[in-house]
Amino acid sequence: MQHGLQEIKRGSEELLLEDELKTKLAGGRPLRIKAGFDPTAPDLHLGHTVLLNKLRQFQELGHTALFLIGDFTGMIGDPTGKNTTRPPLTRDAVIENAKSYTSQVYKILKPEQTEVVFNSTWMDKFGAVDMIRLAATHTVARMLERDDFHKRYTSHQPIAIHEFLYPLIQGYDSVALKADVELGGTDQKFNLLMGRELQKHHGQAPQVVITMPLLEGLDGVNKMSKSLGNYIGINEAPQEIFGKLMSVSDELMWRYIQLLSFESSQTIDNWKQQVAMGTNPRDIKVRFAQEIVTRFHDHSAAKQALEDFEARFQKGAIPEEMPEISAQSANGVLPVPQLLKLAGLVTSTSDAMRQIVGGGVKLDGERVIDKSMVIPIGATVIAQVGKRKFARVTII
RNA sequence: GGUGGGGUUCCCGAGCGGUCAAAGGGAUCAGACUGUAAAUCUGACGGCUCUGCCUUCGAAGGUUCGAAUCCUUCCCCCACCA
Repeated sequence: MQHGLQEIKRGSEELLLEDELKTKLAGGRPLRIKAGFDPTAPDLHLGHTVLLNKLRQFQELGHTALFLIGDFTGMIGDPTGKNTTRPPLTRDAVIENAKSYTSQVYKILKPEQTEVVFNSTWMDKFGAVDMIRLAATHTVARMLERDDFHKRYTSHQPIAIHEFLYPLIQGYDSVALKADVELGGTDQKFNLLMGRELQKHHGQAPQVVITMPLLEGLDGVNKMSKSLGNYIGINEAPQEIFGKLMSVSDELMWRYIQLLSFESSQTIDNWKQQVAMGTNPRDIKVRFAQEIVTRFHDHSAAKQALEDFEARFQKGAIPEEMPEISAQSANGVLPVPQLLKLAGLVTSTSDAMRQIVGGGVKLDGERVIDKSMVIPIGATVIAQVGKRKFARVTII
């Protein structure tokens, strides 16, 4: 029991209230552990796994994970400043996304101890009267305590009324689910606490709130998110995951290790000592990257990724696998800029021109200098832009 | 409803009749250096059939040889007053 509590606290930012959790754990029954997810982006990345790992940990201890898909709240969009009301997803789209979610989530969670739930299930039956009653439970002043509302309000940024409903509905979800514990990122604290208040309001024992640190994205500044493009998706190819992890800065690497590695604290401390004594941080990074690739693929994929990585970047080899593309020529020839665009290596021919002038384009390993260079029909070339983007292109 | 301020390229933000595809910063991309690190330096950063052409400065009209810059109407945001 004591051991369980220690495990639960590991890596978490904050646990409210610890005594309540002790009581709940002591009750001996499987607890209902809630975590909410956005219905729109079923493309999980390492940032999500910080939370999922914690859920998994609860499952290891015998508890039930409530994987909540916020298909109703998705209409509002969590108030992060981009306050547009989104059109509701169709039922089919929601179901489709949910499938995609579970296929990814079960790489971490145990399916038999997971309940996938949708908040539209109860919110669709919620009438205007219910909504007004819900809204009446809290004041505007209370809402403005929320950090981002406060910031936006004081900096004269707009806040739409419906955004206030988001925390309320998320809180109400806890009532509907009779959640014992809710997990969320540190940015969710306000919403999570809202659940406690509403549960009390409905005569339930308030949920314990556990916040997890937010994982920074590859830029090391913003939190990892798909929309910022600074993420590592768990469905990405081994080479991609490995490569992206290797490109992380040394500083950020420790943060990633702390939040993502399953190695013991002693091992991690040991690594830090080694680096302090002169070990190349790259070697630790390799080891950590291997762990992560193994987690989402397998050991041999991790090994292969390392080999590819060394061949490609330390010896400058061209990767074995790359997209195969056929490009339509005009008059028996195809200018290189168009070729690059058709191959999807650049966003526009203008971009291609720039890359050529900037020295970033190679064909079959040879740097292209002449931006008006053409490739004859029938030829197959390996086109490369920068260090990472490759395609094998056949001119037809 | 009234008064004032404002909407500029991915973001922030200058420009306020020609020299504007639009300063500066950030992000991004490429090159150099490396450990594909980071930091740094260099260049690019609307599109195209690219020494030129085309489309952008909330929207639509108008004035002008010429408009992001002036006028009209409309839409949206913020503050204060009610």
